[in-house]
Order: sequence, then structure tokens, then C-alpha cells
Amino acid sequence: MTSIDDVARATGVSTATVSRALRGLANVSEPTRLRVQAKADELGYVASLTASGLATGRTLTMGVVVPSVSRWFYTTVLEGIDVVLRAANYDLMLYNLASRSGDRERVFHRSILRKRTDALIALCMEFTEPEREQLLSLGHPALVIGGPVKGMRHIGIDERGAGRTATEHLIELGHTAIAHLGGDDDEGMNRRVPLTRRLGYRDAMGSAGLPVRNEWMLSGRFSLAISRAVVTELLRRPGERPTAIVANSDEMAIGAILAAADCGISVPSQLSVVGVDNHDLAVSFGLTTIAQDPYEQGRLAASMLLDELGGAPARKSSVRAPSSLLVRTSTAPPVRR
Amino acid sequence: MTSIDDVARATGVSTATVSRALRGLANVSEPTRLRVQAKADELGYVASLTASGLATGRTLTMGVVVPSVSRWFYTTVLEGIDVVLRAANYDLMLYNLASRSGDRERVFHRSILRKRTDALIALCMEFTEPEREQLLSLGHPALVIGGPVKGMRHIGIDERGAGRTATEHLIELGHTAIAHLGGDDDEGMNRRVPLTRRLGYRDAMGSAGLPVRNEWMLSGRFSLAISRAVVTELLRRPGERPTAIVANSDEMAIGAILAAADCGISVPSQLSVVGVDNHDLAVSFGLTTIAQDPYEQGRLAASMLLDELGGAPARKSSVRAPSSLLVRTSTAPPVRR
DNA sequence: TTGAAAGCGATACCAT
DNA sequence: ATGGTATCGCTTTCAA
Repeated sequence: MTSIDDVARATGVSTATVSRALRGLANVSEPTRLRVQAKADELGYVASLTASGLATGRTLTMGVVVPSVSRWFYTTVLEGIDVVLRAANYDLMLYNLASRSGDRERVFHRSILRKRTDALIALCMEFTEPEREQLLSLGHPALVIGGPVKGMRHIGIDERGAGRTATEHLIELGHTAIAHLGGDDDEGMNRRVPLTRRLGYRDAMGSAGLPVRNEWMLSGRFSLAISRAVVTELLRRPGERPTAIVANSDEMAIGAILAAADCGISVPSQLSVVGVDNHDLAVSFGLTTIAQDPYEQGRLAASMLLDELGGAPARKSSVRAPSSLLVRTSTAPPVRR
Repeated sequence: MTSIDDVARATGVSTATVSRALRGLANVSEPTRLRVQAKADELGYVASLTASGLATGRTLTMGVVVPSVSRWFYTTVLEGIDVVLRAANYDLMLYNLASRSGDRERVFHRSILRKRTDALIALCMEFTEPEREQLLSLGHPALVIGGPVKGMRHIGIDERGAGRTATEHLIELGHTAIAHLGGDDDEGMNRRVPLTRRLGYRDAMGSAGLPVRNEWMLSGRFSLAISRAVVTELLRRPGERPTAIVANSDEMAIGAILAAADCGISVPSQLSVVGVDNHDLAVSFGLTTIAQDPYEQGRLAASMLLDELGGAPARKSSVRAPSSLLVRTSTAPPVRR
């Protein structure tokens, strides 16, 4: 590999000058810069990030911790982060802290804490107290997107409000028999998000004096297929059927819509469905949902951290990302009997 | 940040010994090792990867170039890669070379070529000649998953065979009016994959003496929603309707199944649908498909590169990943009229 | 088994 | 505007 010395030798200037010239610093004469650049190109020289990282203390890398990479929300946030990083010439180190918790400690020590990154974004992760301390002691800017984590600032929508608004929408349409499709997430992720959304559902039901039926509290585990199965089972039960379902995510809501189709139950006339997210597929299914914009959340998070790395004062407080009810065609008043 | 010197000082040994002790090298007495480790833990010392990377020339990082992170195939490969890397204490640098081609050169020079990674995996990417040369001149092991790239070894299924097998399955069932749902991929990705699969479709149609109708060659752009719309349009056209559809991916195939439902056309009795992939959702839709295992492909790729980094001889040739027809309930003989 | 010291490849300060 | 050189934090001979 050609090093800076090779370029310096070939050009007949010092390595200091080569370094300055290539980085576009001010105090280099134009002719020199051109000569250096020409030689560097000719030799195919590219500065080693490892070396300059050691010298400058900056890695030009941002770490992103995700619980999984197979969910729309995460990948969309990731793309938002990515686009900002690329514009700033930053790289993205992906830490996929999947469900198996055994790896977590290793990843923490061997990777995250090894000064490989200048800043860190965590998506919907839960952290143990020691983990959090270690993160903070690293001393570089960090941020959580999705679920709030005690002691760390975060970016996220009003989860409880989302659950409440979705439910209120159905209540306003006249529904009283409203099921909830929630369900815990995988291990290691932030369980608070689904719980909080469900809390919002309970809020709305309570305020309206409507009963929350235990047998109508379903778990779709954030999966379309599982939700489809679970809701199919619900719809086929003998006895009273709910006229509406509040789902904790669009993927689950779509599962519910498909389940209805499987059972010959028409949406929205016989069953209304609301989700949360505004997933890519939501429009195709006419899904009414609490829309949020994870791409924008990712962009915001990355920008904030980059600004702070650039010397801007860190904002201590969390940021509430916007979300709003988006009515499509999966919700309607219940049929009178 | 505590450095190795701090630990050395605190323990009363040399940095050399600290380094050896912490890495578990042989020539350190047990008492010393314990003392060092205790001190290191106490001080919260973690070796800087930047520094050790400079010293050893290894970054313990693998670069992964993806065209997008929002498609099942890519993320599944990614997870396969990830699990192998984690087991080997390697990190994953994600290069999301999305469609906008403007960034590519920058990413190449500022990131990929900057010796930040020990090896590189590219997913379904196309490379220009100069890009390829630069990659190879980097001198570290590289591999392509998905679409073959001239001059680089790759891991992937028999794409043409997949298209052929899918089509032959329908022909064997008695279908003759078979549409194709393909469509180019986004810019910068390997366009050869969809084209090659379609070639397989043409092969099968040709061998069976069946006509390939231009108006039945659809473009679903690898998107469920777009495929759903496009197929809906097809099914609503006046005149003869195909009795079967070969889709280039399961996501598109599912779009076709939903389109059929939208049009009141039942699958498989009035319309058979085959896909490629064995997507997570395929089973939920009873989708007949050419199954492949991207997770395993990712694992294999990562293992191969890791082995080579460990000194194993590099295998020059490409690897054909397995794929096979998986018959579910979305295909059946056509209805006689 | 342990330590001293020479790199690794850049950056940045201080001279010139 | 340019060059010399200490420095970043760790690894790795080579000696002891």
C-alpha cells in the first residue's frame, strides 16, 4: 500500500505538505497542491483512516445499534441516518444486537467501547445500568431513537398519545367493541414502546367508559404473519366479535386486514383497523394509521450528533417527533345490527 | 480516556506486558495476568482499535456494500453476515450505496478505499471497471453475493435456472398463458439478476413452444405495492387473461396474489402465482416459490472471507448457492373452459 | 517471564 | 509556504 511517505518522496515535498495539500488546508501554494494531488492520484494513494484517526482522535464513524434489521421502522431510520452521514463523509458502523442476549456484553466491550466511533445512536434498545454507565463514560455524544431510556435523551413520538389517538378515532366513529393487537417485542429491545401504546389504548377506553376485555388483548409480536394468524383465530371465535382493532404497528394491522379477508369479513364495514407507523405498504392497504416519519427521525438524530461533534452545544433534552392520525379507508363507523 | 500506559503504571509492569496479558498471549505469568486484568477492569480500560489497527494492520472490520437496506433479501443476507462476524469479534461497516449514483465515487474514495476494513462483501452491486480495479488493488479479500460481477467471484443461486424451473412448474401443471412479472431494479444495483431470471422464463416458454406475449411482460420493480397495482391493471384488461404469473421475487408475487384478491380472482384456481426467494411472508400466503437461503449465503460469504484473513488459501471460483422449487398452494392446474 | 524501544501512518505544532 | 519532529496508543521484535 502506498503511504504518505511515498507521495512525499515522489513529489519532493515533506509529508506535512502532502497532508495539508490533500486535505485542502489553506497554507499550501496552488502549484504544490496540484503536483501533490497529481502524484497521489497517480500512485492511488488514499490516506489511512486508522492512522489519521489515531493522530486526530476522530474516527469519522458513527455507531448505530439496532435490535434487528428486518423491520421497516429500523431500516427506515437507518436510511435516514445514512443519508446524513454520507453527506458529512461519515461512515456507519452497524451493531446488530439481535435477540440473543449472550452476545451483548461481548459486543459492548469488544466493539462499542473500543473507541471506534465518534458518536452513537441506539434504536429502541434497552440498556442495563452498567451498560448505560459505560456508554456515558465513553464520553461521546449518544442518542436513543424510539423508546425512551432512563438517563439518555431520545427522539421519538408520543407513544401513549399514539395509542390514545388511534383508539379515540374508533370511538368517535361509534365503536365500542375494540380489540387491541399488541404484544411484546423480542428480547433486548425496548419493551416500553408497545406497553406505552397499549396504555394509550386503555386511556381512551377508560375515558369513554368502555370495557377492556382481556380476551381481546392480542399479541402479534410485531409480525404480519403472526398477527394474521392471531386475528384469524379471534374472528373465528364464537360469541361477540369486536368491530374494530387497534394495532401497535402497521405490519400487525395489515396482518389483521388480511385475517379479515381470510375470514370473509369486510374491512371497514364489518371490521375497522388502525395501525401505527405509516408503513410503506399502508397506502396500498388503505390503512388508517398514526403516521410517523422514522426516516426524518434518523436524519435528525444524525444531524444532532454531527453538530455536536462539530462543536455545537449538546441539547440535553429529548425531542418529540411528530405523529398524526392519517385516515384512510380501513376505518368506518360500525354496522348497526 | 484511560490508555495502556495508565494500566501499565497502575500495575507496575510495562505496556508490553499489559498488552500481552490482556490479549491472553502465552508468555505472561498467571499472577501478572490477573493483576493486570484486575487493574484494567478497575480503570475501565479498553484498547483502542484505532491504535492497535495501526500497529497490526488489521481493522477487525468487514465492509458490506448494499444497494438498499429495505429489501428482505439484503437484510437477510446482512443478518447472516452479522452473526458470523460477531462470533469472530469482527465489526460490520455498512455502506448503503443507494440509488443516487452521485455519492458512489465519494463513498468509494473516502470510505471503502481508506483501509478501514479487512475484507469486503458486496450485495447485488454493479461495479464500473475503475471501481473494480480499485477494489482489487486494495488487495484485501472481496466477494459478491447475488449478481455475478465480471472479474469477481460470487455466491449466488442459478438465477436463470430459477426462472426456468418456476416457469416449467406452471407449464407442467398445464398452463400456457403465463405472464411474467419482472422489472428492472433501482439504479446501481445489479440489473443482471432480474434479466437473467427472465431469460430462464423465456427458455422454458421457448422449449415448450409457448408464446411470450409482450403485453404480459410486467414490471413490478421488486415492490409489493407496485406489483399489486400493475397486476391489477393486467387482470382488468379486456380480452384474454393469463392463467399464471411468474414473478421475479416473492414480494412481487405476493403483490400479484393481493391483486387477484382485489379483482375477485381466486388463487390458485383462476390464477397461479410463483415467486422466487421463500420470503418470510411466503408461507403465510401459501406461495409456491423457488426457495433460496440468503441468510446462509451471508454466513458463507463471511466465513469464507474470515478464513482467508486467517490465512486459508482463497478459493478463486464462485459458489453456487442452492435453490429449489417449493410447492405450496398458490399454484394449480388451470381451469378448463 | 518481562522490559525497552522501534515502528505503524498519519497529524499538528513549531520553526524557518 | 514549507519542513522537521513529536505525538497518537498500541504491537512486536530483541534483549535481558
